Amino acid sequence: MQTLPLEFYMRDDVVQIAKELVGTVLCTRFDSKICKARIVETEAYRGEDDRACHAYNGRCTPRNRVMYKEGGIAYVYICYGVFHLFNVVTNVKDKADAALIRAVEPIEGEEHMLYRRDKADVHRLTSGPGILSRAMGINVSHSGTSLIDTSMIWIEENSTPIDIHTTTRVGIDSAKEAVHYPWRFYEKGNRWVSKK
DNA sequence: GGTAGGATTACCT
DNA sequence: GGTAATCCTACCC
Repeated sequence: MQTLPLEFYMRDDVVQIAKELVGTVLCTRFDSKICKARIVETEAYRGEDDRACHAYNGRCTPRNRVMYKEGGIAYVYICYGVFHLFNVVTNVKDKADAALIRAVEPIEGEEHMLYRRDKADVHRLTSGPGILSRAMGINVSHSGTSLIDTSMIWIEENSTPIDIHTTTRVGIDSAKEAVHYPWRFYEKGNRWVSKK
């Protein structure tokens, strides 16, 4: 299967990219343990005019500065002090856009995911942005890592058509008008989706 | 089967 | 010191 090329990430429309990421396959290799999982839920965050985005209104801190780099790298940050959330940085340098990966469906290396998740409920192994990163071995030290080569984290293209549901994003209640943007995408009927 | 509420801590103001 | 792109449990139908 082909790895998504740099051109995929460098495009200007993060909302479209987030939608297209549904059905692609997130892959990791740490300590020679390979894990693969189909992306079934994503959200778009746009720096320029999106109040819910960490980079809204040009906001730049040590945490989010990788969002301003060229697309095709990971943006990982800690949420609620404990959860490591994995995002895909998109667009050209200085356009701080990213797609949050919210849920995946395990395909390969499930035993490694179970081990990393410790005594997790098997049925919720990767059904959420915090727990999927844990299962796949992704943490903040991987923020800024390239997704173009297959050394640590990469994404493989989707070969089959997906029936996608479009709705509002989760957990951004204080983002005023952005609360209503239909920037969350998930595969209809997929049981790994974090929230209907 | 569904949800309200508490846990928990890095990060920013 | 307040907030947060979450998760899980307990408790209620």
